[in-house]
Amino acid sequence: MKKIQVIVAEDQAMVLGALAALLETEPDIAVCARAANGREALALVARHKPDVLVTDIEMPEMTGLTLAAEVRERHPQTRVIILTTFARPGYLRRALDAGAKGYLLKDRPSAELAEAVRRVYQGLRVVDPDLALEAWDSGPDPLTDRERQILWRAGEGKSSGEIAEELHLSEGTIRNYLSEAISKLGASNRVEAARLARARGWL
Amino acid sequence: MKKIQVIVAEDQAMVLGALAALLETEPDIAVCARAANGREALALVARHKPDVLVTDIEMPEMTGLTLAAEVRERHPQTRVIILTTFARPGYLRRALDAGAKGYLLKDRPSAELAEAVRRVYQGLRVVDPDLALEAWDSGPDPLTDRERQILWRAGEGKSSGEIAEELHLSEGTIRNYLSEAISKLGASNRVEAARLARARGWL
DNA sequence: AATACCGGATGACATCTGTCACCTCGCTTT
DNA sequence: AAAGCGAGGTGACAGATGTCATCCGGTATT
Repeated sequence: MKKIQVIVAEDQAMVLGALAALLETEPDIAVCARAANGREALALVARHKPDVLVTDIEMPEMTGLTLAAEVRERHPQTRVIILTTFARPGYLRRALDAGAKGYLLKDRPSAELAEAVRRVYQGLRVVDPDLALEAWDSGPDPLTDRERQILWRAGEGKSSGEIAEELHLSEGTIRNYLSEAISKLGASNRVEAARLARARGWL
Repeated sequence: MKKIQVIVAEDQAMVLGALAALLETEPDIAVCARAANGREALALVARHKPDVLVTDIEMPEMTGLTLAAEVRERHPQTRVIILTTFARPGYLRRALDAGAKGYLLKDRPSAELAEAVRRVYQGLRVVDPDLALEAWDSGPDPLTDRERQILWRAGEGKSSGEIAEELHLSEGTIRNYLSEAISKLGASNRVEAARLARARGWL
């Protein structure tokens, strides 16, 4: 009997080790490699051709979402499960667009991880139902690229003038984009707008 | 031979299960209970009287820092290790004030967890050296309680007027406190000030 | 009783933000 | 060629924000 071969990618080393230990307790699952970031994960997938890749989203070098897209492109026999803290509709949508087969939250019981690995290995999809619902009715990302760039910087505390300089635009234009983003998000100022966008995974 | 009895507290169920699995792989350590929040952890410590409590900081019901203080007060035979994502000097300082014997970051290798448990069990302290240094020279929290309250709300995107109403103060006073906080932190506006304070664990 | 101190309030001023109507220029579409 | 569109810019205005000097009323200090 051969075990399901899994690679785990996660930037917090302690959590990475712990997740691997968790999966190793299952008799039908083997962790054949561990990655601390997206780039490393991609290389390890190429080398080991695992059945399943379990990956976090927010990682240095390469985000879990682009990693998922790369893996689908270059190693379609490996199925991807996104495992993240963030119940953000925007993340879920992007994950599915990137070809991920599973989207699992870190606040679910730990037993669900092994179960998800098995399901996905069998060709099924695994998506948190509450989150899927929320993703559905919170609609798609309404922001344009410019708005996103600008809102991001505003959320860091930069002034309109600073942002203008950084992006080689006029200050008035920055204010226009921010105004537009604020109204799209139903916020009452740039800070709240940035918060809302972050919470939905649009930033 | 009796194993070191450990309780783990962590609000992300998946991570909780994984950490427990990790510790269970050690022959000399046993996880006798798991808690999903601070209040639960305190109750379980009372019931099991473990040797060591490993706890996250940011948890619902009761934060890991107040939990540490409670445990020192009521169950001094249990030593506390704080295990967190955040390399924030302010957190470290508060953790040590609360009587924690260890402060470990989630991006350290997973092997260090078991090692820290053993060390602390033997009565030693375990503190990340880089972080300790940083805590030293970033100085103590310069903010007053009022400033903290107000800066917190400002960071959520509330306007001076809203904050004033919420705290039953005048709007001018709010602006004065914010101005003071901004200058103490060397920021150039409320948003940046809130970011800096958060990053240092002062918020 | 005089002093100092502290939390809070005022008022004035300069600057930054948010909004809106309108303009320009380059690129599709037909 | 004409119309339409989209990214970016301008100008004006109201309101929010940041700064400062100053004031007020308790509460310790001495």
